[in-house]
Amino acid sequence: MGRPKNSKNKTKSKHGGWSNKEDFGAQVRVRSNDITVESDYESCPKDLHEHLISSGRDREPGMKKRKVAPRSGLQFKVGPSFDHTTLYRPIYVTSTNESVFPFVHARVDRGFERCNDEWIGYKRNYFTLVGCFELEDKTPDIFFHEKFHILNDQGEMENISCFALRLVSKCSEDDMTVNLIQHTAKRDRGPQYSPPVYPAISGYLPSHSIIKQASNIRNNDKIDQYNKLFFLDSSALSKVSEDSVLSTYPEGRIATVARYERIQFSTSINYRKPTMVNRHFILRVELLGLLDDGKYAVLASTETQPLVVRGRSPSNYQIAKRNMKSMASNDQLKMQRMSRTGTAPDTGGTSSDESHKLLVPDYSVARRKYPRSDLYKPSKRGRKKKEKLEINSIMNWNPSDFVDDNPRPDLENLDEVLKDSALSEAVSGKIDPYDPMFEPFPFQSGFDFNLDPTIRLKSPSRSKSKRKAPQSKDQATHEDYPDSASKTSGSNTSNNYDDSFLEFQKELSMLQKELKSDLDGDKSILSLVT
DNA sequence: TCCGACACATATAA
DNA sequence: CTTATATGTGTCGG
Repeated sequence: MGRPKNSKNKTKSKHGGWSNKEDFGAQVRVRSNDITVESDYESCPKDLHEHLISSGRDREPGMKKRKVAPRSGLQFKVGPSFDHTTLYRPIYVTSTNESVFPFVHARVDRGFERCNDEWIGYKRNYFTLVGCFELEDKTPDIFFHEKFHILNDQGEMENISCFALRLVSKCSEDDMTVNLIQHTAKRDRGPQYSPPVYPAISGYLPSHSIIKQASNIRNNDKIDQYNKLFFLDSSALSKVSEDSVLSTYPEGRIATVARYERIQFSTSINYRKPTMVNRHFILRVELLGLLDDGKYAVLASTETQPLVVRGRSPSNYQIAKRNMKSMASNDQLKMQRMSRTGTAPDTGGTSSDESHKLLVPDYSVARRKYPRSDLYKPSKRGRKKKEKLEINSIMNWNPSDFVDDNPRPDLENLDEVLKDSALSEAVSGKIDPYDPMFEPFPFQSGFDFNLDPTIRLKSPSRSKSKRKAPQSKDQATHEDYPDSASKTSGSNTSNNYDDSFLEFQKELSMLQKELKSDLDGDKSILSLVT
């Protein structure tokens, strides 16, 4: 298959030229009045960033590309915001029957560019996203000594044995589920799988800067440190009461923040319906409640606006080339591409940047409070063929109803964050000693209901010409796992991790198919969502 | 036209 | 400084 190993692409690589921090770093830093740190501009009001970048360049088609290098820190930038939280199922504290309201927070940290009023991503590129949830007016401690339940459509209590966070995507036009795949840092040389469902308790979203800093670290000590931001310290488990939800959580690590790195839209998404010009995708982070007999319910979620995901078509790349050849008749070009700015494939920036004015407020970090009285039904895109929830059990809060409730400082320094009192004692109490009691990888246990059978897990492509083919030392570093956090401390474990991982995935896949069919047959009203 | 592979280039982590 | 990595994207061939 493929072409002969040595067929040599003779790539006459004509990388127009890579953008580099100095290009606009200075201007960007202008905004560094607050918590500042170099990478600050990345999270600055979108249009400012774009304005800085676009105003001084890419006016002319013949200009330099100004693409951002693959490893550039500039690839990290805050993407589309997740504004409000939609509640599907009120949650009750079992001991008091008090209802607690969840907020789901999330932020895209890599992979999307703002273009006018649209967010654009590339199918071939990774995107990074983090999500977490909180229970209004409750600290994470509550998970250590309380149990929770919801009411099903028959009004019966259903105990929640575990909360979990997951990432899903769907097409905004037809409501179809869009598969997502996650790679390891090895990309083609490593396995691919569905984004995991993280058993989780409430947590706080790390700043964009932290997420950037936490990416691609290989130093084990450092990994352990950063993992404290994403997982509950195992030592805290000793404080778990027998009567708490935490006591019924699965073995393995429990997340406080669901971190999804190296995610891509499945390659099969570009199926373009003749009529539809552009399909848009929505990214959504859901808070799940795993119930007692294997069922689960989507308790709440938050999602992005419809996003544009450009496919591999050359029309979405090599813009410079196109500019050159069709410069004369560039009118038509204006139609087929939106002006783009910033990194990645650069369009000629044909349209102006005037409409950059509408600023989407970033609610991703702020904690919000909402009045229960202002509930209303969520607008539904497309029909709800798969609707399994009673309409009246769905409530939604509009972002405008949110009030900033004791916003937390956006700490960007790991030490500061770890020192921050945000996490209650029980949760973050001791952070020093690393407790290697965590399970190595598959901490997602058997809860990945998100796995779609159509996604075939691929084993790392063997062969690989890999010109260097360095069998070097340990190829089984933590990088082999999607979530760099998974392996963490010690263990380092085996070298055939890949194999065990794949084995696990296979089993999981089968198990999930069973569960899925069970649920379908069951017609369980509680298991919602596509 | 779309996609899997492989290749190249280049900022980062260590 | 050097080396190994990670990742956007150019390109070939089916």
